[in-house]
Amino acid sequence: MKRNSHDRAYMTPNEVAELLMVSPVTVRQWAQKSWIRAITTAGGHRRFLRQDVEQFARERGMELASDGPPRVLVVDDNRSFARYLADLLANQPCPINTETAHDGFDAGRKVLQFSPDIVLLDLKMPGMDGFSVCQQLKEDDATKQIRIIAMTGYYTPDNEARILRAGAEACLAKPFDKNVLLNVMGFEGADERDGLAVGKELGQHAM
Amino acid sequence: MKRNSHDRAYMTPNEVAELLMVSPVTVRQWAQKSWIRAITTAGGHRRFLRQDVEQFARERGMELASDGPPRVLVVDDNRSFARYLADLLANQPCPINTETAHDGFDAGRKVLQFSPDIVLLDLKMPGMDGFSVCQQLKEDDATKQIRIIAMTGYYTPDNEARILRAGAEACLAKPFDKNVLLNVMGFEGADERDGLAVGKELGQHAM
DNA sequence: GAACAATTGGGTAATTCGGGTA
DNA sequence: GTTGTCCGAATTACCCAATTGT
Repeated sequence: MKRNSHDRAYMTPNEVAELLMVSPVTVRQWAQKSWIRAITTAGGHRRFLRQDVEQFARERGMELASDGPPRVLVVDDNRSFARYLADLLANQPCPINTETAHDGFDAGRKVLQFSPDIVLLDLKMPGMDGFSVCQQLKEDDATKQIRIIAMTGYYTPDNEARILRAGAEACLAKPFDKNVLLNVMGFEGADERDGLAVGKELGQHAM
Repeated sequence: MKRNSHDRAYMTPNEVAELLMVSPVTVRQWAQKSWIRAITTAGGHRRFLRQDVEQFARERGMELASDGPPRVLVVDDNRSFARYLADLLANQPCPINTETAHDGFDAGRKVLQFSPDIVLLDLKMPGMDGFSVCQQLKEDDATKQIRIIAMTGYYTPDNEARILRAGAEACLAKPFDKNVLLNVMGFEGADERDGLAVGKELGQHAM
């Protein structure tokens, strides 16, 4: 699998150009004028740190796609479980925008229209190969930066290895504790209000 | 080869002007008045997202200029058949851009990324309900203008009625004559070079 | 290490852009 | 409401040699 900018701490000129909606030539000019901080390799090529790019964008009044509350797309053909997860996230103390998709076509559409930061992806949906979906997301420049968290009711170490290789960052076996999910997503420490009956809530929706 | 707006996530002012059939100056005015959403580069130039442009056009009831040759998306899990159809269309005397999708997720993605004028939609794909897909396409303002031509290996008058009700403009029973397809699509009278063995060619790919 | 494709940097020229004004 | 034009500035195209990744 091809490595993308989100596996690394740095970005290449082309990646920066695409992110800032400008040609690679322009990025060079900016770097030459020291508008944007760059590191040079031994051979003279430039590499950019993600934080420098973001700071540059903010200073110049550019709004990056990562503005606003994080967006999470829940993909699961089990509608009640998908709705449950979406509501759980939407009701966190920190604001989170959520959407749900229940089939492959809907998922493909919403990945682009909703532009999620994270996709919660059920691996076992009728006619939809979660591994293939994950791979497609990671192969496309427009979506490869999306974080993917897989969920499966048929967990095996082999499946986990496969989906991680396809680009997912975690594989949760259903049923899972909701705090585990929040933790994996990076929203830990949230929602202290009803810290109990966790497993039960999820259990009744688990497949 | 010069990069087209379809290769990028963003559009330049000139591209927007051409798409909306007005002068670049006018696009500037619209952007200044915030009629159309724009993002500014570090140097102060404007960039537009395709979806923002399309939304703007819809709100004002504007027609979009046809952007180059017509685009056709072939959706069929039978890869060789999808490829055959795509090649058939791509090799017409009049230029046609084609893409293929082999599962629901891919289809949903490419409907938005490729912005086809026509979708050739197989009704019977594993886990993908062609009727539902058709309905979703017609319910979304961003895609409802896409022409849908259904294809099925299990033709029944009832299925045809259903898919037509869902918004498709035709339902072809596989195998079908390629000239019938071209005719339905509106590309009739094309490709006179190999007018024979039509049924055979299609027959060997039919499901 | 060698071969190969893709990316990059730097230069100049050409194009496009924004804002003001007509 | 839209377009033409001018100007300084920003962005891009094109060149080729060098670097990088596989």
